[in-house]
Amino acid sequence: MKNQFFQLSIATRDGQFIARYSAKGLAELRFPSVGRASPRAASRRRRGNESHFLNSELRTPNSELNGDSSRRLLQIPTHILRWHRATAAGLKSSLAGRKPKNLPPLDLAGTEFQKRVWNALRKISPGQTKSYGEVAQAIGKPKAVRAVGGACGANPVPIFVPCHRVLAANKKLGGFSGGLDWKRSLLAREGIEFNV
DNA sequence: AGGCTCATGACTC
DNA sequence: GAGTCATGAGCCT
Repeated sequence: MKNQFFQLSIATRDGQFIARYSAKGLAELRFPSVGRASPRAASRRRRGNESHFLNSELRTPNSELNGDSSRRLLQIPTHILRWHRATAAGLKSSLAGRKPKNLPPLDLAGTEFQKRVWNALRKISPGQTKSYGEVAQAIGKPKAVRAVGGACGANPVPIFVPCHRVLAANKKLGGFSGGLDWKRSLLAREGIEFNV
């Protein structure tokens, strides 16, 4: 039984996030679905692999780990639960504009290029920003500015891999896979100024 | 300030 | 291969 994933939800003041775990770590973090997810992202997910998803039934509105095990459909390995606690705590720190500590391992699936970009993003600390061009420089491909934007958009674990801290050269917003409202909000929580 | 154009790397179909 | 970008710089008006 390989390629098994566990999905668990995290209730926050900003809505219910969904965390997806592979055997290696946190593989995906999804923003609260305000409605339909973008069709593009959805099809990318579908194409991804044939793994089957094991959804745990989590219903308790205000706890990130459901205590009500009677509704649980499957056994969640303890290491996943441990990661999930770290994710939930880290997420809440991040949403408050603080640096998370003790994040779970991240299992970022992507091309070599994308992983280099995501790695560079993780070095941008809260309150700091870089431009797409500066990220391109940081990974040694100064001309790959647009490709950096593409890699940001493909980031499976937003917030922990802080693509919201990447602004356009003029300090304007650029884009954001989770919607520009989220980007604005996340930047504001870290006290980051940007141009309209 | 806004608009247009082009170079550009990576990715998708 | 053409088309698509979460860019950037340059050059207009």
